[in-house]
Amino acid sequence: MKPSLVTIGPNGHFCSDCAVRESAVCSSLDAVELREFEHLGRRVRLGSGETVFSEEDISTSFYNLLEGVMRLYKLLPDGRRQIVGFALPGDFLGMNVSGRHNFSADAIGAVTVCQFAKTPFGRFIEDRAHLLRRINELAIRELDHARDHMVLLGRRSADEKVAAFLLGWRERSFALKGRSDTVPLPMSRQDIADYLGLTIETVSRTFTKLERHGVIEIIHGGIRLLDPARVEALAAA
Amino acid sequence: MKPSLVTIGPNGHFCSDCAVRESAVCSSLDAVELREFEHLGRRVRLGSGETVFSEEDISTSFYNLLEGVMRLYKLLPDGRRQIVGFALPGDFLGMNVSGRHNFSADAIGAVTVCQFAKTPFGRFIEDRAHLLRRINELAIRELDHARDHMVLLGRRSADEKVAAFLLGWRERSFALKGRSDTVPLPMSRQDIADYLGLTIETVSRTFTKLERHGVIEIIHGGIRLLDPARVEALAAA
DNA sequence: CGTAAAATTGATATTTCTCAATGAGAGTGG
DNA sequence: CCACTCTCATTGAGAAATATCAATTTTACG
Repeated sequence: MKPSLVTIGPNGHFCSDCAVRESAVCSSLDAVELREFEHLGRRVRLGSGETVFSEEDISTSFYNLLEGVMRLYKLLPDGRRQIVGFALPGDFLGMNVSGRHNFSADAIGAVTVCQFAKTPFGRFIEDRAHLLRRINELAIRELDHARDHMVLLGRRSADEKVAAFLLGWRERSFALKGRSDTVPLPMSRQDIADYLGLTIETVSRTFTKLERHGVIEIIHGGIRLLDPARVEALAAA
Repeated sequence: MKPSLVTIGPNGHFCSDCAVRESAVCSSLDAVELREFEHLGRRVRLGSGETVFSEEDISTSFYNLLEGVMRLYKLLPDGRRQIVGFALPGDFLGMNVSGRHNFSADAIGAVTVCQFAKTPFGRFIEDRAHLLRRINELAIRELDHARDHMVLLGRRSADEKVAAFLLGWRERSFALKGRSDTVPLPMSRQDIADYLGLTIETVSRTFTKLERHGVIEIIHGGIRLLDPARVEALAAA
C-alpha cells in the first residue's frame, strides 16, 4: 500500500500507534476522541542537552514526553541547581497556574515530545471531564512524588539518598524496559547530585563505596544491583 | 430573632458566611450550588496537637481548612520527620490517587475544618467541571510550592533556609492578617526545623544570630522583621 | 508556685563540601 | 590508527557547615 493513500495524522503519526498511548494523559481518550486529539499535537525531536522550555518563560504549550529522558530543574540566581524530577515517556509537562513555567526542562539524550498549543488543548479539554480528571490524577501523583522527595532532601543521609535514588529509578525503569537488576543511568553524575541535593564528589564516592562493599557494580551507562536487599536496607524505607 | 426560626445548614452553619468562601475550593461555586454543597460538609473542631489523618490511613474524606494552622508531615521508620507543608485557612486536603493519605496532618493550636465524605463529594464534583478545575488549580499550585521547597531543602544553607522561611510565611500571613513586618509563628522551633531540614538547635542559633545582627527581633509567638531587605538578601532570592 | 516542655547556648563530633589533582572514555583530525 | 583534547568521573586532603550531646534558661500550664 502506498503511504499517500493512507489517512495520516498532521505529522505523519497516529496516536493509536503511539508508544505512550496507554500510559500518558491520552489513556483517558476513546478512539473517536483520539482522532480529533491527533490533530492538536505535533511531534518534536530534540537533541541531547536541548532545552524544551525554561523557568519563567511564558508557557504556550503542553508536552507529552514520548521517548527519552528529560531533566526538570530550577536554578538559584548564583547558579546552584536543583533537579526537581526526571521525566520519562508518558509524562505530561507544562501545567501551571501563573502562565509561566515554574521550572526548566531539557533533554538528556535524544528526546521526542508531543507538543500541544495551550489554547486548542484547553478547548478540547473543556467539555471532557474525564481528560481533566486524568490530568488531575497526574498532578496529584506528581505531588506525591514531590513530597517523598522532600523527605529525601531534608532528612536522609548521602548514603540513603543514593540508595533510594537507585531503587526509585529502577522502579521507574521497570515500566519501560521490564524488571531487571541492571539500572540504566542516562543522566550524568552531576544530574544525580543536583537531584539528591549533594555534590558530584559525594555521589561518586558513595557509588564507589557501595561497589567496594559488593552492593552494586558500576557499569557503563548505569549500575547493577548485586544485593538489592542491602540497597533497600540502606535506603531506610 | 429566634435562632430556631432561621433556616440553618446541617451543622448550624452557612457556607455563605464561611471565612474561606472566597479563597477555598468553594470559590468556584455559585450561590445555588453552594446551598447544595453546604449539606455535604460538616464542621469539625480539633484541639492543639490532634491528628486529622495519618499517612497510610485509608482516605475517606476531604478537608477544607477553615481556621487555624496544620502541619503536614511524613515520618521515616526511625522517627525522622519531614514537614512537607503548613496548611492555612482555605487549603484543601485529602487528594490522593492511591486511596490512602500520603502524609499525616495535625493541628497546630485549635483548628476548624470542613469535612466532606469522599463519595458524595465525588458525586457532586462529577458534573461540575469548574469545581474540578478549581481543585486542579489548587493541586498545581501545591506542586509549584513543593518544587520551590525542594530547592530550599536541597540547595540552600541554613541561613538562607531560615530567611526564606520567614519571608514565605510572612507572605502567607498577609492573606490572613494583612501586611505587616511582624511574622506570627504559631509552630514550634522543632516544626520549623523539620520543615527546613535542619535541627532545632540550628534554627534557634540562626534566629539568635539574625537578632544579634539587628535583622529580626524575636518576640513572643513570632518574630519582627527589622530589616526586611536584609532578610531578602539572605534568602538568596 | 512548681513542674514539664520548649528554647537557647556551648562544646565537640561528623558529615558533606571545597579545592585540587588524576584518570578514563568519546570524539576528532592528522 | 593513533595521539590529542575535552568532558566527565574518581580520588584525596583539608575546611566548613551542621549535627549531636549536654547543660541551662525560659516559658507554659496546672
